[in-house]
Amino acid sequence: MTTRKRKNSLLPQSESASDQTDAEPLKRLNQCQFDTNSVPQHLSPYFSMRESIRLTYSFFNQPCIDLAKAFLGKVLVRKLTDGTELRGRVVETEAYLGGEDKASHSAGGKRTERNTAMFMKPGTIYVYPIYGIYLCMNVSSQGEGAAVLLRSLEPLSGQDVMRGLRAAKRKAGAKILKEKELCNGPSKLCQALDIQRCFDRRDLATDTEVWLERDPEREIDCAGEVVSAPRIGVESHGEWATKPLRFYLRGHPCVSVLNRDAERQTQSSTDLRNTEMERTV
DNA sequence: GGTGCGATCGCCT
DNA sequence: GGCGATCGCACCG
Repeated sequence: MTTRKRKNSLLPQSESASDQTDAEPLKRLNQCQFDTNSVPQHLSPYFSMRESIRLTYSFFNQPCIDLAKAFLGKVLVRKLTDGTELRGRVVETEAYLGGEDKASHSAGGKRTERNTAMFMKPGTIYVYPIYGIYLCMNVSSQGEGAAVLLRSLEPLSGQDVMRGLRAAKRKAGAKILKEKELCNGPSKLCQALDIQRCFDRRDLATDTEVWLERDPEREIDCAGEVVSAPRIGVESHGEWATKPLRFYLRGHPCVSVLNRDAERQTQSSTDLRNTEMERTV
């Protein structure tokens, strides 16, 4: 495996993140979390900041592919009944377009009891069980039956609680999970954030137990750092299996499955800058 | 590290 | 009755 040094990137180096240094890139990213001390003293840090960074209907009301990319870098927050807030940055998503998208549960406009949430207003949560034992979480977008699957998060806070929730579903004596292993898969993130089946059809824009925030410290245009690759686990759906509808942050250690071919084909903004510099020098 | 396989049950045909 | 937008573990090199 080749290890490519990255320049000018706010993202960690996944390739070089060996086990013993695994927590380091995450720590560096965590230092970018917003600082309530920056809020003017006469305002309540909690309410003023929280209101301004929570994403509302207008964010979710965009075409599916746009929303899938827009999710990257945003922070999913889960508030437990005891008040504990679990937070994770979205680093990997997939777009399911509905209609002609044969890999979508809503392919052909098919509407069932299970997938009703996909047809509800943008921002509606669609939670469904898979393989009898797992759950996956989607969020509906613009477009009939279209939704975005949340595949991976970078844990930002509440990691110990997440580890406990994940361990509860594993064999006793299983190895302690590393931080990057807590939410690196669609069902893993549901376990780690205690996303339950009853969250189906709830509104991510207004719910009191789960919501999405932008990260004011990381309002960067990461379009050039997004890798587009075929979706996972849809191989049986012909041409739709090969369409690049999975999106992830290049080089991030919490991505569930890397696709080196797609990474080569999706040139990063760093590469583009370097190419541009080489051309002008 | 990469790969292969079994678990397990709700949903849909 | 068959299958699946997954995961964990054993095994191999």
